[in-house]
Formats: sequence, C-alpha cells, structure tokens
Amino acid sequence: MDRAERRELVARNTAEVVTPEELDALLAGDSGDDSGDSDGGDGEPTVYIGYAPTGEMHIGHFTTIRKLADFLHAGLSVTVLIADLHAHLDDEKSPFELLDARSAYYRAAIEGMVEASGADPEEIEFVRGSEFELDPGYALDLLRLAADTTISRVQRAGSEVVRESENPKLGGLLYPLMQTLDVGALDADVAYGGIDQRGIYMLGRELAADRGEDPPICVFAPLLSGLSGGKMSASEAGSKVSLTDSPDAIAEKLRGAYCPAGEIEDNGVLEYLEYLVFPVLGERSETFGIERPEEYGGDVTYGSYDALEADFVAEELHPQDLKEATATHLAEVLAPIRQRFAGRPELLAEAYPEAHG
RNA sequence: CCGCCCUUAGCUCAGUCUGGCAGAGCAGUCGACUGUAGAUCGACUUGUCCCCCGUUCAAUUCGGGGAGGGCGGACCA
Repeated sequence: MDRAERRELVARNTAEVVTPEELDALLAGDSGDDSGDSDGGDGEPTVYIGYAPTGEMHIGHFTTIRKLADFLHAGLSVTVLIADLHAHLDDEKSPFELLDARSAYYRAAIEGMVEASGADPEEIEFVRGSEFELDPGYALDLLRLAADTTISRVQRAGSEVVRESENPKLGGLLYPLMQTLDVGALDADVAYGGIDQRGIYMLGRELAADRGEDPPICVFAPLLSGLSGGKMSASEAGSKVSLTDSPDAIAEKLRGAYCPAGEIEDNGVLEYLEYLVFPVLGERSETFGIERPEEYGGDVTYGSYDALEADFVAEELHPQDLKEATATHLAEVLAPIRQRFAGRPELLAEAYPEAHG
C-alpha cells in the first residue's frame, strides 16, 4: 500500500480531518515528534477513540467503529478507551455501581462491531479510564488544567457532548479536561471520534499548545441522521436501529424512516448505506442487491454507494425498494453482533438491569 | 447552621387559593392521501398529581413529617 492509498484509507468517510497536513506528515513518518514519548516504540502512529459506557450502543456507533478497521488496515495501532469515569461524570448517565458491567458490555459490543467490519479485535488495545485517570500525575495535571481554564470555555467545548441541564454538575466540566489529558496519557498521535467531539478536541489542541505539547491530530466521523428525520435521538428508539434489533424490527424501523424520493439531505437510510453497509460489503467484495417487482424495473445490483446514490437522486430508485433492500442487508451486517449477545445474555442484563434484567 | 421556593402525562407546564377520583401544547399511536416516510387532514391513547401520617363522607388540592432539587443568608479565627 503506498502512502496515498494509506492516507485515503485513514481519511475516507470522515467529516473532517484537523489538519490534513499534519496527518500527511504523520503518515510520512516525520511527525516532528522525536522525543520518544509516543508510538509505543514500534514506530506505528497511534489512533485512539474513547467511549463513555452509558446507553446501549446502536448503529451510529457502528459506523464510527467500522473505521477502526480502516485504521488497522492502514497499519495504525488502535487504542479504544472505555471511559468509565466519564460515563458517571456526565450527569451520572451511568450509576457508579454499573460502570464495571457497562464497560464489559461496551468492550464486547465494540469487539463485535470491529469483527463484523472485517478486522481482528485482538489487534485493538482496550484501556479503561479508571486504570490511569486516578494516577497522581494525571490527577495533578487535571487540577492544574482546572486552575487554568475558565468555566465558560469548558462549557462551550463540551456543549455537544455533555448533557445540557438547567443545573449542570461540576462533573460535566471535568469531563472535557480529562478527555484532553487522555490523549496524551494514551500516547495517541490521532484523536478519533464523532464530529460532536470537535469542541472538546479543539480545546484540547489549544491547551496542548499552551503546555508546549504537540496538539493531537483529529479525525472526526460524521453523525448519522435519525430515521425520523433530523438528528438521531438517543431517547427515541424509532429514530435508530439498535445493535440487537431483530431483522423484523430493523425492517419495521426502516419502513417508517424519513426518506423523500431523490433527496439526500437528512436521509438516514442513505447514510446507513454510505457509512456502514457499503464499506462492509466492500470489505467482503460483495455487492448490494435490490429485489424489485418487474413493473418498477426489476432487480438491480450496485457495486458502489455512489452509483446507488446517483440513481436515487435521479429517482430511478424508489424509496420503498431502497428501504426494503437496506433492511435486508443491514440485518445481515448486524447478524454476527446479535448472535454474540444472544450467546452472552448476561452482558446486557447486568449492564442494563431495567431493560434486560 | 438559618430562611424561602419547587416536585402533576415521555417532554414543557397549567390547575386545585374557595377539598368531590386532572388538563393544554409537543411527542406518540391509528386511519386517509401519495408505490416509502414526511407534510397535510381526521381520530385516539397516556398519569402511584414525589413519599408517609393526619383532618374529612371525600385530599393531587388542607395540616404535620420526610425525600430530592433550586435560591438566599449566616459563618469567614
């Protein structure tokens, strides 16, 4: 794989790279970081993504995690942080007593998604936040950051991530500062995450500069639209496909999805295809087949998302046919993950006693 | 440590001041219309009225206690 291919693999299907020049330099091996405090000594650039183990994971997480396969294939070393303390710090989204169970569930879910994306989960290093975020050195750095950063600056940085409320907790302010420290603590060259993380990492880059450190390169994944139009909502079950939805449930949710003929904007169905289904099919060298009655043109097959989108925009492809085919392929992509959890029901039952106990 | 205020449908809130088993908007569900969905139109659903005790024929509404949340004051050697 040459440098251009590698760069393309790292940057494809992303919302933004900050900055592309820094990424190029990193992949070229002259990151300017000769101090030996990163890369773990093996010379491979390291990318990290952090997840706070809060609610159940869904297809939105899957699209973001699928890219970890790209990173691995591009020869990067990948670290996944299970940010258990963050899960509690953010308005106690996860009760303290459930952090162990939810961390275990998140790790299993992420491994399942990585495997379903065509990469080996064994190649990923998993780290739990509480393993290092309580170290004296880290704690001292956190206090010094807190002393040096204004409340409004941190609030602004975390506004897309930390739960907004009329009476915000102090924990929500610690959260972005800790995330900033995590990048360095994990020796990551690249911070990867959803575009909602942008505010926090941009603050992190500023603070790193203040402290005389190299700012992390940031790669952001797009956030998917909800199936009901607009943003995907965590609380609205019908607005997203869950990791463990049955094929019937998936079909039903897709049937109800907002999907105007010929329109791409806010079209969650197309986004599922672009960022998840097609990349996974491509990994397996498979194509996307659509069964369609003769009266509407008969069966068709697409080898690329772009070709499908072009037909959809031209209204050669009807939303209803698209939805049915998407449901079928999506169920197939999710099947191995669903099986994994069916074989280990305690993972969900212990992490979410109210919903699965 | 002291004082004041708040707690009603999934969400935002009204109401009970002058006690009689509770309402609006949004959301949601279901039809009609489009070969999907949405929009539009029509119909519909939803509640331990924070908990306990007391007064009363009857308490979400009154009284007492408690829990959770908010605000202010005091203390500052």
